[in-house]
Amino acid sequence: MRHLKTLQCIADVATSGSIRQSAARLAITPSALTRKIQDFESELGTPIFERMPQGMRLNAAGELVLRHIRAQLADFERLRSQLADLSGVRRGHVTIAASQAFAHGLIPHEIAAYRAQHPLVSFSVLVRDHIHAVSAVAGFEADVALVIAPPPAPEFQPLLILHQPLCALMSKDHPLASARTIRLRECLQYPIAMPGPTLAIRHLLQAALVRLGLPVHTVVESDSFEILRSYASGENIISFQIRAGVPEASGNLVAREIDQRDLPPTQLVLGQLRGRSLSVAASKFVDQISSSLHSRYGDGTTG
Amino acid sequence: MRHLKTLQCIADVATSGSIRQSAARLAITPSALTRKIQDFESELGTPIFERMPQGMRLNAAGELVLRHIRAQLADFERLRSQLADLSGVRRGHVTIAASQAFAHGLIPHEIAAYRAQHPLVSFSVLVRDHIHAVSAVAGFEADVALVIAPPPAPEFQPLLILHQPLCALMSKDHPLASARTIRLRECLQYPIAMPGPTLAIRHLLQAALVRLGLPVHTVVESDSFEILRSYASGENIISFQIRAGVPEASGNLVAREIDQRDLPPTQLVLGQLRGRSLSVAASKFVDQISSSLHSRYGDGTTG
DNA sequence: TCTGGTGTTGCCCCAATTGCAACACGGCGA
DNA sequence: TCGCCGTGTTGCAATTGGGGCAACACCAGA
Repeated sequence: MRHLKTLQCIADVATSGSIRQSAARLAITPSALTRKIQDFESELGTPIFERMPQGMRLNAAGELVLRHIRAQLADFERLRSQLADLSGVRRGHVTIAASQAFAHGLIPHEIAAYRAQHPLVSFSVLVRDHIHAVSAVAGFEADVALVIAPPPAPEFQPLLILHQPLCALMSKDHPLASARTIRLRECLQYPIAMPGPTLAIRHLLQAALVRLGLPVHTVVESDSFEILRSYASGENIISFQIRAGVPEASGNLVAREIDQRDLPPTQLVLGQLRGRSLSVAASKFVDQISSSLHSRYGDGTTG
Repeated sequence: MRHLKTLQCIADVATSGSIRQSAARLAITPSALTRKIQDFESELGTPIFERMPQGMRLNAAGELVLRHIRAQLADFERLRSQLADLSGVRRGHVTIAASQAFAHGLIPHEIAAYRAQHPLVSFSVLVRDHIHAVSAVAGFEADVALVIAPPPAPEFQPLLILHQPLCALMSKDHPLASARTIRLRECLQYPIAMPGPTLAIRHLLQAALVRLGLPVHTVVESDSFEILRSYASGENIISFQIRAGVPEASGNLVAREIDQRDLPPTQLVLGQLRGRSLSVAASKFVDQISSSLHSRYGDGTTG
């Protein structure tokens, strides 16, 4: 879009921190980009970048401007989506920031279901921990976020809250696999594939372990659920995952809920930036994922 | 601002309904304006205007676009205000839609007090009845609205609600001027200068008169409080006004509250568009007017 | 049918934007 | 200390995009 091009350039330079780099990506010359920024700054009456020998960095005014630009671009996307909906076709782009727990089963499944009905809607999935997922939403980088135990933030508006038990992941031949729910103590009699410290459930586990004073035999620690799953399915190792993060068809992997006396249910929250109105495409995707989660796991409360 | 110029042109054409007229106002030729709009439409992929022999009219998509444009322009104003605040000076423009009741005393007084501290902030005052004041806020034409008994609208977010008695306006020599509060019945023994049907208090009065079954001797009816006031101060005629709309220093005019058994207190509401964030200038003006009204008339509740 | 209103189009021109190349400056390693 | 490579910036020339002028097509009302 013509009238947004300058804004996009500025946003790009702000994130890359380099004019030459952005110029290459935007397929223009550095000189043109420099002048675009200079013109914008002079129109605004204030510099928005600090010129460092290493490149460009936003100053305080620039942070404000960047936020404004992101909002403008997102709002324009919303307009396009609304216009497309007017003519009967749903069109648009949805960016969702999700905890890694959902990157394997839930998110691709929901996106596939949505795109089956609305093939002109495209998606971006940002895998972020709960902190960064919330700030992605706050910074207009993502439309919505699906996270575990989000940090309390006034600008993050929950659209759906589920309370989910943590599950132990294990091979279906595992001695514990016959039980319906198991105690944390039982798990710890086996080697553990421990979620890394960037994963939200790590902290929940940690807190419970400290509280119960139980020793842990960690054989592997990883930030990747992919890794954890493969360990859990291969040996008699146990790993952990939130209920909704357990893939439906998971080979010889089974999930058993941890007794809630050991680990209280965890909040699973789907949310957006407070006060922001989503595009039609995004808003309908929220509806779908909400009703899907709600019907599958119940206990949903909208707020 | 360069990148907003096309948007402003479109907004102008949308309101004027005529390319030639807008072209004259914007100091460009009609041909240039036509092409601007055509380019925008082709970029968007949809026409946003219907070309009629009488001029241009927005279609459904255009209504969406206009709303988007107004939002963008308002948001940019907010950015400028924030940037100015960064450098210590408050700067910006505030548009307030107010009932005519406040056009004489309250609004100019508050604006003067504000501008005494922040002379770089400018104001627009739109005098509108309660319906149109609310829709001005909803359509991004005004930042805030100060109205009597606003119609219920989900997108209108009250920032301050006062409950105000209606007052009878009369000369200070008037027989009723000695009383503290008076009954509606007493007023009607005198000739009445009746607010016109576009004024909100007319409907309140009307309802009470019908309920009490009282006959009215209307000598003049006017949509202008200016007119009503001059009648009330000149002869022994009585007119009406909401408490906060009574000018402080009003010559030989006095205001006496109507007994609340006859006329229940009226809502006086200061509000904005729900979910919209105001510019620094506007937000601080809201603070000032809120605390001013609150301390003068009490009974304020924020919601 | 004529007149006055509308928006639109072809052509021309000017000005704003871009690209290329050279520049100035700062960090870093030899 | 010097040279190199990185950064952003500037002069000048080429190009593009936007604007003005005049003529056009269309429609409503007299």
